[in-house]
Amino acid sequence: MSEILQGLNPEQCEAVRQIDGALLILAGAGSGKTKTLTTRLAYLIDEVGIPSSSTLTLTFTNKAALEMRTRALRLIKRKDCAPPLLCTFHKFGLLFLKLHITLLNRKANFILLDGEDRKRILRGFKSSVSLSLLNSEISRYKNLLLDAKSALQYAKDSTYKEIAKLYGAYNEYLAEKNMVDSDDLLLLPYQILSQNPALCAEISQKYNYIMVDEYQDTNDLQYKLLKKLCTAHNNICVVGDDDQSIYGWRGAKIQNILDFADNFKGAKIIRLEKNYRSTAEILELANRLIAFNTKRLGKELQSTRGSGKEVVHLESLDERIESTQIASRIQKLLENGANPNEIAILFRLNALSRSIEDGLNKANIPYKLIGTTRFYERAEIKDILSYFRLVVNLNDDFSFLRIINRPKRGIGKATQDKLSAFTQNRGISIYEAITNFKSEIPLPKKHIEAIWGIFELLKLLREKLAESTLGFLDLFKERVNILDAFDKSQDEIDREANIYELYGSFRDFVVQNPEASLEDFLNDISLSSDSDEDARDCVFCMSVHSSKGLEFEHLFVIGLEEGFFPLVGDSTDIEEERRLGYVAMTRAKSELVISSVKSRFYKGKRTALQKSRFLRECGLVSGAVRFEKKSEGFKKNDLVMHKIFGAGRIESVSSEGVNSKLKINFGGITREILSSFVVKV
DNA sequence: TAGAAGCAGATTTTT
DNA sequence: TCTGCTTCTA
Repeated sequence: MSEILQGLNPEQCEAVRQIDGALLILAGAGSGKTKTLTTRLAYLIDEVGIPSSSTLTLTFTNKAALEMRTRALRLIKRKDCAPPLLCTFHKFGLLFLKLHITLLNRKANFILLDGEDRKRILRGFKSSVSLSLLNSEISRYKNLLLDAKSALQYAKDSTYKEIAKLYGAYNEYLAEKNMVDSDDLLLLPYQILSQNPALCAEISQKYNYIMVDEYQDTNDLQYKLLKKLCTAHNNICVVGDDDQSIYGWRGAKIQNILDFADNFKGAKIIRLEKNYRSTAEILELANRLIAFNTKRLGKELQSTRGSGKEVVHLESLDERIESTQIASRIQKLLENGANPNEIAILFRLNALSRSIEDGLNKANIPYKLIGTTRFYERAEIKDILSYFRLVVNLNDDFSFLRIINRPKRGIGKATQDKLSAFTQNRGISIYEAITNFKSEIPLPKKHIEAIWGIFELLKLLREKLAESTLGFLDLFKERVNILDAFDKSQDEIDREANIYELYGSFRDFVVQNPEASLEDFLNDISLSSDSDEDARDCVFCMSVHSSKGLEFEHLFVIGLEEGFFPLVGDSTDIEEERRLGYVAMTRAKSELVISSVKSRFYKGKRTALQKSRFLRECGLVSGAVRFEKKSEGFKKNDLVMHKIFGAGRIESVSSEGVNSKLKINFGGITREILSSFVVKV
């Protein structure tokens, strides 16, 4: 057996050596999925002798791409070849469009929009439709390959007719400004490949061996794109886990993985069911839970680690007590030498993080909240990047309008609207207007001069950039004070830190790629989501979605109450909720604590809650497992705390039980309150 | 134009 | 309850 295969179990080994034809690797949580995929890539190149340029490996996140690239490059011994193309679907789309977007009669120097830009444009179209509906429907249409005309035909009522029209207007706007949104990164390549069969055949022959990570997360468009890439062959190997499909709400089609064998002829399925991550107790719980789902390919994880600690169900009166208890448990872990980075708290809703943060703050435990506003979407960062884009292209009105009043220059919305109206009438950019028709712009001199001044500055920056990239950065720092655009407040320190982090990463980029241009930098980061944040000595708090792919020695999952987890709304898919529960549990390596409360404060009111059905399904609340219960019997004369009324003393208790009615005296006024609304002090 | 006050809406999120 | 967007007022 070749060296590269050593250390793989028989199933992993089989998956690596199965190189031709369609292959589905059904890889359970913690079953060595990345190891298998990266080894397979190295095997293809080193042992089978396939040129690295004939392979294409697609992932969903940059993080996954980076990790795989690092691990694959460590394995690949042949150094005479270019590194294989291993990137996200979207990055692949971007590279493809850079080369071929001209086939759609568009220029290659398009601007890539992020989600925020897109919302900003849509907000500009005045309409009665809510922004979030408009945004998600447009995304849905693009992923369904539905153009504005068809969308209008299928529109079932006036709202959807309006959405369809706005969709058309939005597309025209993008084409006119030569912009591309993230959905276009998949849609446009698909269109190009469909319209140009010869190119499609050529590309497919070029990438003769295709691998896809997290196949359960592919949507319809991604599937169709993959089909196109496989026109000249059938060498597609996908890895995924139907039980971890948690992005259905975003258009991911679990059916893609369920139907893989039908969609790709002669597909072979290999199951990786040995779990190297979690103790038997944790896996038993997770297996029991997921067994309640019906739409599955079927798979049961077996622990290779053996028995460990019992899984704990922590039950608290409310979220304040829950967070105190969890904080004190974490405190103990830390005192016993646990690595804070190996501790995480997961929740179904980001809104639940607040109480947990309070608890951690009170206990002085440093924590890192993951996945809130992303670095490159922060206002101050986008402002700077808009300046950078303008330096590259003075005619980029979209960026110009963003920074026209940042820092504050006394140019408000009214002025901006007048300016836009003028330039749009003439079909010219703001830069052209100010250079050639300065006297005709219907604005006060003061504003004209201010706008002129911005372009003077931009031109100065441009000249400096031609001389030296780092000199440009220094001049930029000196002349543009982004912080002036924001209200003075405590988050100023954060903003400043973010700005310096951006400057730092630009500097790093320049040092590492001395030949690269500013444009290259902008392209490089427009697809990346998160900067590497320093989280040393921090415990992690994040949503279950953000935790996918991660693992922690000690894990707390909170909010296991009906309505919260499973989250019940009008479009609840209970099987997807259960898969989320499964994903959450299988993040734990050695210790798992699952918490529920009897009442929770949410959206302005306190609600009494039932335990999640998942607790029953996984067997945590059948008496088989240890309970940690706090006595919460209220008695006359007990001192209690109410979130609104403050401290009070119980005058009488009308009934026993979870939600007994209490008469409480708050500073002379007696009120009747449900017991779930107060905490004993 | 800029700051204040009023109001609706409030899963999950990568690119 | 809190946020972020829109409208109001100095």
